[in-house]
Amino acid sequence: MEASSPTAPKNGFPVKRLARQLDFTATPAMCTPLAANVILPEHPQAQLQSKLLALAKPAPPAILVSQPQVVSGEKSPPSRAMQQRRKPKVPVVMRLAHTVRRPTSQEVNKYGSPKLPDHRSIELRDATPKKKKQCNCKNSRCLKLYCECFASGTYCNGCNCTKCHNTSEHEAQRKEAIEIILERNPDAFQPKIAKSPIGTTDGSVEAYDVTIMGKHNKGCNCKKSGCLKKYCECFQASVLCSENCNCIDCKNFEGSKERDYVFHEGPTNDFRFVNQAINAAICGTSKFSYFNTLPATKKRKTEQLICRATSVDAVKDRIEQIRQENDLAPTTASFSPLSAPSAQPTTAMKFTHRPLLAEILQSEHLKELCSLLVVVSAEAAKKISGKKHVMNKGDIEEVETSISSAIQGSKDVHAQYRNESFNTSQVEGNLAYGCQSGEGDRETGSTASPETLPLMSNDRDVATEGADSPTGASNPKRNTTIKSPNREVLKEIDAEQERLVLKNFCGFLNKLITCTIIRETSHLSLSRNGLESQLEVVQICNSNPTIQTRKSV
DNA sequence: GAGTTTGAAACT
DNA sequence: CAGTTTCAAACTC
Repeated sequence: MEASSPTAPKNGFPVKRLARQLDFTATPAMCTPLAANVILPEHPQAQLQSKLLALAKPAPPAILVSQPQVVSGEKSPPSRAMQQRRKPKVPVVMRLAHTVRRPTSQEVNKYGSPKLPDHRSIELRDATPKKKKQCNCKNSRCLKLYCECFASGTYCNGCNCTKCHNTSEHEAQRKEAIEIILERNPDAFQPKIAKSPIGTTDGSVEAYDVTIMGKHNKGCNCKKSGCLKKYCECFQASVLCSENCNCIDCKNFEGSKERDYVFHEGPTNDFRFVNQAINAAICGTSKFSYFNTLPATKKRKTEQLICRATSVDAVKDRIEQIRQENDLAPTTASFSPLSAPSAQPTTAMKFTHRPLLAEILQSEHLKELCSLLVVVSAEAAKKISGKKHVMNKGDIEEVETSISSAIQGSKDVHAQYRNESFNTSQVEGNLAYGCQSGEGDRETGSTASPETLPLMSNDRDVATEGADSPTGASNPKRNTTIKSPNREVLKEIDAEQERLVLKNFCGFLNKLITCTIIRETSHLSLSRNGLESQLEVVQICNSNPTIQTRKSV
């Protein structure tokens, strides 16, 4: 534009009063100098704005006309020339001021890190950046709009750029570059985002709930990001895509599930999960469009993302199913793949996190199981002995003694568990032994882990132990020939015990599998209490031989 | 931290 | 003005 001004010797633009374009957050707060970088005193934001407004062209729409919701594929974007000249948009359907819940600092910053690790974290999305970005330009000499410092009207200061000319030492070159850019596009240094925070916040970085009326003046042209990544200038500026945009498969519109998913389902401490969710959101609905045009290699990648999205849905469905099956209150099991229970922020669950068996099966549970099996075994013995009426007193005492020894052994095992970290392999070893036992190879007891010895000893005590064991404690040497005159009875008892023990153990394993599935699908959204409640149910079932027998049969 | 992806800016 | 190239940030691994 050829607007004339005493202070605009060329291009109608005042020398040294330029700059600032890529700053999407042109809010009044931005008029104050930024901390880290030197803002050209000639180009404070307010001054720039007023100058630019005075200069030439009609300014960007100060009053933001409500825009229609932008739905992918439905918009017919104006030409770029129209965009640049900011012709009045067709006032279309009213798009009311949309509330953009800005993610908390824990939600949005790079990789979802709960902290704000660097300047990028504050960046343009925040209304009041407290730290200036530091560019990393290499080839542009920081004299093109690629450079964010240059574009925002600041000298590079403390940046990581090379061959930087965006300094006071190179003011002449800098000025020339600005003029060239303005010649090409007089709006080049105007704020890209026209917005006016309404009903906002204290301006702090932590306060993100800002009602934003605004849009990207030029609009974005995103093709692959779904406008849900910071590649997208609209998304980066926390505004919705508008009719100005030429984006493809846009998901940055009011009411977009994907957008809600990204913004509202947070918080999460797992940046990978955030990005996965975003990718899932992006790819989940774009597979029918742009996906088909992808090269094979990209297709594969995208396919994976789509699968992730599908998995997310499947998991959500499964969680809902489980919730219904278990009649779990949503409050305790509210599942949101992006949300972690606020009470347990540090244990934010991830889909990628597979629950360990040790997380499910606690030592108490094993203790309960051992006790249960011992009791079952004893009951079986008594039951058989009662039927036969042939077991003499010594035999009964023998059984009882072995039971008590088994219980004691079980206690020892759990004491051991309490004293050392629970080792999943131990449990799995025990379970493996259980399978072996079920197959009948009981003479290979030496392969059993020590934790299973109480149970093994129980069986063997009954079957093999005679009165030569005064204590009844587990003793490998007791595996001798049967001396009891009621050998057949003891064999029956042994068989019955084994049957019941295995039956209960099998039931336990089934419950464990169920719990694992539940835990795996909803592990982090289920509260620990909820999960324990389920385990308690399992235990209750297991501890009731009657129920257990009936169920297993 | 290196490599890749992305989309704006710049160029033809 | 459309297509291509360059660029640096964003992102992934």
